[in-house]
This record gives sequence, structure tokens and C-alpha cells, in this order.
Amino acid sequence: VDNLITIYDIAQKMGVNPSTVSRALSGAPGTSAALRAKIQKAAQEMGYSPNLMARQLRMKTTSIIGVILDEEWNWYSGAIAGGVQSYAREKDIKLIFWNATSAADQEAGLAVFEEMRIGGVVFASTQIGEHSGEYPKLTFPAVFVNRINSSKTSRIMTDDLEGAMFAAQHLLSLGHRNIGFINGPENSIHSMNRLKGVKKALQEAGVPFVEDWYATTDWREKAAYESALRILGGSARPTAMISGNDEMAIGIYDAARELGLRIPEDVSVIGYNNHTCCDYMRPKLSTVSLPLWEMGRNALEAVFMKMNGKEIQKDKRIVNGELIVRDSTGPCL
Amino acid sequence: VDNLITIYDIAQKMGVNPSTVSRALSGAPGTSAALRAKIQKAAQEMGYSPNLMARQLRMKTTSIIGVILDEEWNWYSGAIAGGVQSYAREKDIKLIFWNATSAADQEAGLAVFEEMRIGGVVFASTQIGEHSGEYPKLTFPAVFVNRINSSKTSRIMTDDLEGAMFAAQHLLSLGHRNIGFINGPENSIHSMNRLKGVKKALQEAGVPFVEDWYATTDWREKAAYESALRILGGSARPTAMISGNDEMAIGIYDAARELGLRIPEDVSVIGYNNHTCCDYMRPKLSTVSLPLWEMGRNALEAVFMKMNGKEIQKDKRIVNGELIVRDSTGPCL
DNA sequence: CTGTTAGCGCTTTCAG
DNA sequence: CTGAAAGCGCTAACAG
Repeated sequence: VDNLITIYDIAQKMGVNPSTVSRALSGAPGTSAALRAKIQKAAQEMGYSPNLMARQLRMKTTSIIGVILDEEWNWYSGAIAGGVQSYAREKDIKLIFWNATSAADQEAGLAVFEEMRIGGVVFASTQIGEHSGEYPKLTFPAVFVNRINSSKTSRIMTDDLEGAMFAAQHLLSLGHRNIGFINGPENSIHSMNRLKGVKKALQEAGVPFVEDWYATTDWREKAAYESALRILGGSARPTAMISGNDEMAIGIYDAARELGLRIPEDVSVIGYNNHTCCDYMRPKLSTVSLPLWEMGRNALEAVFMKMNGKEIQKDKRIVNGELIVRDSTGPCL
Repeated sequence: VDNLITIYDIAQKMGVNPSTVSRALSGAPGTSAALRAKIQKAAQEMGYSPNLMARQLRMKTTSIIGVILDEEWNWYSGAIAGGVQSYAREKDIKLIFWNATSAADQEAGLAVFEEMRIGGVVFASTQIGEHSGEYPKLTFPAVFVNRINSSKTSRIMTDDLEGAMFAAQHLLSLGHRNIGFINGPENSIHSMNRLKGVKKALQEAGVPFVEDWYATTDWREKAAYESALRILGGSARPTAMISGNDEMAIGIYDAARELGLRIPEDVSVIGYNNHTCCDYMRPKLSTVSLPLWEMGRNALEAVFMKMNGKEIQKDKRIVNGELIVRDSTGPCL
């Protein structure tokens, strides 16, 4: 289905050798400026478009970088992809995405990447277990995004403990002393680090952590709703709630509404992630950002460095989230 | 940076000719089953991974298909990409995405695709004007998603007029006779078709279209909020509102709340698109789905057909949206 | 500064 | 059924 111009066509037309055309077009040294200009002009006119396959076959190297993401193009994948892409555009890197539906599918993606002889890979899938051990040896540089694994591969992380402290400290600074926390599951390292962060912030402020106001969930709205009903419906209730993620805060909102509690007058709520839903909620949800975009950007940068042989200084880079105050948190009345 | 096994390596080890290896691995006819099995086993053991570049250079064709999307990985892009991907996985098609920030950037993406000698392209960017005329001649098959253009290229569309009728008819069936409509801008064909649909549904039901309850906006929440304040704050107000998209319904919610109107008891609200925000809103927003996922799937299928020489029957395929009833619409009291 | 030549890894005729 | 050889489009030695 191909019928395109090659450097042979343009060499023939100009009465020169193909290699001369190659040099002229690639801007390699050793070609008279006059000839180069003429060749470039001719190439333009003939509608020449270089064949990447041929070039890369010859050069035995490719600038294409692969990105492995989650199954769906959801908020998580999109944010990381956006950051990766922003760096790619700057450095003129071509990207190819693979959305893995399972660990096996992830392997399939890697195989394809290998066949394409890509230059490197950014791993941002949650399909790979948080506790997965060594990853199969790859023939190209790889960088993980927000994945905890014990292998020696490079990774870009965020500090969940610090982020959770931001959330708790924000509530403390508003005068809250009775703070509840609906967290993710216990088998998530993210959850556990956020728990440590909350406890640390409370301890530093001399405020007790009340076990009755703590719950672990499956990260989902429904579970949060049920936990919130219990916590906020008790005889002694907290004046502020921390949610392990933003979607769960929706469940907390529902429970508060059902109990006749106003947000933030009766109970302040703060989320985590800065998911797009924060702006759709009423009141808009205060949160701590999960800097996925920046992490994606950093990851591609790290892969790119590795590809260019520059050994990166740290095999683990931390990107910090930040507190984002909206309308769901207010002073303790 | 490459140091991988080639068919030469495995041919040498097996004491056969490279072409035999090639045949054995590709499953081409004319190789003894015994030899083929031995070769495949050896390839496996040696960790052979075919070089796509070389194969495609030789075969002068590639199965990779390009997808041009919007700048950001937002809801719109993500839904289309998801549908495209689902078909790609089934047919083992490799995809490469390009997110265009401008019309010029879109051209750049096409140039890259051309260099890669991709097999076809799915166009889903809104960067290309709705009224853009002929598109530059491409050397590979292209299919547009939800883009109105006068050129003869294939496209996958949805019927905005019908979708708007679904919304209006839903309200009519609930007994509403006073229906307001906050639409998108007048220069959008989508907006104008939705307007036609609403008018048609009302006319068929013998219900007047009240100009005072109609507004055009820039598709944004803020503009919808202001329009809704005017429409719902008037002396005679509608009992139901149609919103040109889901985000604008958030603005309508805000206005209603400010005016002390309950949803859906005092005013029903229905959106358009089935954006993720529908489930985050309270009450959850009834809407008409924009079948982006299905359109993306259809688009890739169409490109794939074209690549395989099968002339597709229709150069314009319609995917219908459907009414999705949630909690924001209720009977006219 | 330009031409000649070889070869990247693979597939595909054409012979044997 | 298998081997030999050519060539996809490009680049990079090496000569001239």
C-alpha cells in the first residue's frame, strides 16, 4: 500500500548519489550548503517523508518509548499519560501506549515493545502488584511510576506519609481536635503510609487518634458511606473527616446529608488525590494532590536519561503532593 | 543498544538456512512439522523476539494504526481511546496515540504517522474545526470520529437531533410542559442539531418552545449558572431544564440551590454526554449518552476494513446514544 | 565535498 | 521440503 518517495527517487532526479541526499537531509556535516539547500527543496516539493522503519533498522536504535498504563483511560492513567506526553513533545520523543488489563496482558505489552525495539518504558500500571518482587529482566531501560516494588529498577514516587500529614495538619490548624479517618485497605502500602502520616501529625499536635473513628475500606464510595454513617452517627462524633481518596468523600457527603450534618459547618471533609470529582462536588472538596502528571513527566525524563547513557543519580525520585483547599473544610465551631 | 537474537543466530545453531527459520516461525506453508517444532522450541529457548522494523521494511506494510486525539487525556479522549483499544486488542492491532494541541500540531502528528508508515488513522480531535473543508490527502485510510467535515472521508457520527429528542421526550413523559434549554454555542453544529431535536420533540407533543427559557453558552458551567439564574429566577419558570452537556448541569444545580429550588421536586434537570460527573453529582444526573466508546470502536473497525481492502459500505456510520435516567428527573408536580 | 559499497533483519521469489 | 540470493530504504564507513 506504499507508494512513497525515497531518497533514491530524489537522488535520481537531482543527478546525485543517494548517500548525498541522506547527508543533506539529515544535516550531517560534509555537504556544500548550496547542494544541501537544493536537495532539501526538491525533497519538500516531491513530498518526501523519511521511512522511520528503514532508518531505525539501520541505526539499530529507536527513539520510541513505550508506556504501560491501566486498563481504562481513566483519571489515573490520563494524568500520568499527560505528564509523560508533555515531556515527550519537548524532546520530540514518540510514545506508544499499552493499557494492561492483567499481569499477563502486561507481559504481552512488554513483548510487543520488545519486538518494536523501543528505547525504554514507563510503567504506570496498577496491574502490577504493589509487592511484586523482581521484574523480568528487560532489554531496555524502565522506570516505574507510583509502584512499590523491591527490584532495583528506578521509580518515581510520592510521599503518602507526608501528604496525609498535610491533610491532618490542615484540619488541626482549623482548630479541629476530633478527627476521623476513612482509609483504603490494609493491604495497600499507600493506605498504610497515609495512616502513619495522620497518626504522626496528630501525635505532634498532642491530639489523640481515636480508633472508633477509623475505618479501612476497599477505596470505594459505598464502603465509605457505610463507615461514615457509623462514625458520624455515633454519640460522640468527630468534627472533621479525612478520606483516603476523593471518591470516598462522596460517600461521606451522602452520610452527612442523611444525618443532617452540614459540610463544613458541622463536619469538615478532606480527600486525597485531587481527582476531577473534587470540582464537581458541592461543596467543592478540599484535598491533597497526588502529583500524577508531574510523576509521569519525571518518569519519562528518567527513561530518556537512561537511554542516553546518563546514569541518573537517584534510582528513586520523590514528587511531593500539596494541600488544595476548597470549600469542604472550615474552622471548628 | 541492541544485542538480541536474530533468525541468523538460530539458523546457525540449528544448522539450517535463515529462510527456513523464517518460514517455521511465521507458520508459512512448506516446512516439515518436525523441523518447525524444533525451530520454534529453539527460538523460545534462545529468547528470540522478531524485529518489527525489519519485517515491516521488507513487507512494506505495517499493522500499526495511529489515533489523533485532543490535547489532554480528558474524559472525551479517554472514552474514544478506550473503544479504539478494545477493538485493537481483539484484532491484535498496535496503536500509537498523538494528542494534538492545535491544528498545526495535528499536522505534525500526521507527518510522524507518515514517517512511521502506519496503516491507518483514527481522527478524534476537536482541534480540527467542525466546518473544516477537505483534509489534505493522506497516504493511508482515515476515519473521523464525531467530526463534521465536508470531505469525502469516512466518519462515525452520533445523531444529536435524536439524542436531544430523547431528553425532551423523557421530560414530556414525566408530565412537564414548561421546559427550558441551556444549549452550547450557536457556531457548533452539535448545538444546533440538539436545538432542532428539542424543538421537534416539543412540537410533536404540541408543547410550545419558549424563547425566554432558551440560552446559548460556551459549554461551560459558569455560563450555564448565569443563564439558569435568569431562567429559573423569572416570574414564570419552567419545571424542567435540558442542559447541552453534563458539566453545565452543575451550573444549573448551583443556580437552583441558590434560588431555593429542589431537584427534581421543583425542577427536573437532564444533561447530555453521560460524563463521569453525572455519578458524582447529587442528585445523580439523568442524561443522554454520547457513545464515544462505541464510536471509537467502530472507527477502528472501519479503518481496519479499509486497510484490508474491504471497501466499507457506508462512509458514514451512526451510533445512537441512549437515555440514562438517574435521580435528577421526576414527575411534574 | 561527493560517490561507492556494504549491511541492519527479515521475507520471498526462484532453484534444487 | 529446504537453500541461495536479492532487496525493502536508509546510513556509515571508506575511497576518491
